[in-house]
Amino acid sequence: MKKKVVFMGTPVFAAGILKTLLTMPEIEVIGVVSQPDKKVGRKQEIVFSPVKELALAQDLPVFQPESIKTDYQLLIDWHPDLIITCAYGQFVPKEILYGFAYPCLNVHASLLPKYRGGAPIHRAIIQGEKETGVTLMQMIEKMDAGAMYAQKRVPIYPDDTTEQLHDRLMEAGCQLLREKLPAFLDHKLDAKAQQEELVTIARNIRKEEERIDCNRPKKQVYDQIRGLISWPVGHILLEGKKIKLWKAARTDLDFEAKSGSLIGFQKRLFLKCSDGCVEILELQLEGKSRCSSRDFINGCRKMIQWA
RNA sequence: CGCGGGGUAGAGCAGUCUGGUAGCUCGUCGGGCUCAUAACCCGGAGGUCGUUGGUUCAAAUCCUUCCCCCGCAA
Repeated sequence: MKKKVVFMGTPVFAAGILKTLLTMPEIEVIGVVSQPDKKVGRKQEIVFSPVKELALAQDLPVFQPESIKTDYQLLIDWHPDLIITCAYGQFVPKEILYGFAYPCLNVHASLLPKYRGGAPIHRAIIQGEKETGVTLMQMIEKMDAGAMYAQKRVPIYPDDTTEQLHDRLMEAGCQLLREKLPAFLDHKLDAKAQQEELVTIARNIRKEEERIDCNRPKKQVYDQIRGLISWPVGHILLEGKKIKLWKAARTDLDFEAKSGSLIGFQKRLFLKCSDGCVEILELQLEGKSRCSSRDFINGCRKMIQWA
C-alpha cells in the first residue's frame, strides 16, 4: 500500500526532489506546502515558487500558509503517513514534525553536521571545499540538527559554480531518495545522531558578502566569485559603480596594479588581487546589461588600466 | 505613481548640459607586411540616432507621447 506523503519545499532544488518523489511507486504525494507567492522585480509581478509551479502542473493541492507555525490544520486534515521536506523556508511546528506515523524526513544539501542552514551550497564553494554532499535526515525543531539516515558524497571541482554544484547536488539528492526511501518506509534505516562538535553553520549570504574583497589572495577571491554564481552574483566597486562578476577563470598571469583594479591585457580582462589576478570573462556594469569582457573593454576602456 | 541608469552601424560605448559635417574601440570585407600572430599598416561597406507629436532656418541634442532593457529597493 502506497504511503501518503505531503511534500514541503520552495526553491528549484526542492522542486527537483519533488519531481523524483512523484515517480516513486512506494509513495503517493497527496499535497504540497510551499512559501506564499511573492511579488518580485520592478513590476512587482506575482511569482509562484518552483515547487508550487510543479505541483500545479501535476494537479496537486497546494497549501501556502503565511506562518506554518500556527496555520497547519489543513495539512493535518490531509492525513499523510509522512512529511518530506526540502528547503521549505519556515520552521515547522512539533504538531507536524511528530504528528504522523513516520518521522519528518528532510533532504539537506550538505554533509551534515557541516553547513547547517540556508546556504550550504554557496558556503561550501566559498570556503574552498573539495567535497560536499546531500544528507537524508530527520527534521526536528532545531535547524538541520536531526539524526541522519543516509548521505551521498559529491565532489566539488575547482571551477564549479554554485549553479553547477546545485544541479549535481539536486541529482544526488534524488538518487539518495530512490536508493534509501524504500528502506526508510520499512523502518530499516538507522538514524545516526550528528556530532555536535563538528557542526558548522551556513547562514544565508548577507548583502555585504556580495562585495568581492580583492585584498585577499586570488584563490579566495575566485572561490567567492564562483560561489555567488548565478545568484546573487558578486560585484566589485569601481569609480563608485557596481560591477557584477558573472564569469571568471583562474590565471597565472599577474600585473602591477592596486588590488581591485581591472586590467586590460591582449583583449582580456583581469582583476588584481593581493597575490595575483583572476581573469574576468563576463561582467555587468550597474544600469547596463551583462556582457563579455571583450565588449566591456571596447566600451568602458576608461575604467580599465592597461598592462 | 518606490529610487535610479539606459535605447546612436553586427557588438560595446562617446557625443546630448552649451542645437549646426555621425565619432571611438572592436567585428566584418578587400589589400599589404610577417616564419608567425588575439600583432601591425592601408583601404572599404555598414546608421530612418527606440517611438509619437512639437519648437527651430536647422534636432541624436530642447519640449512631449508611448514602448523596451538594466541596476537598487522590496
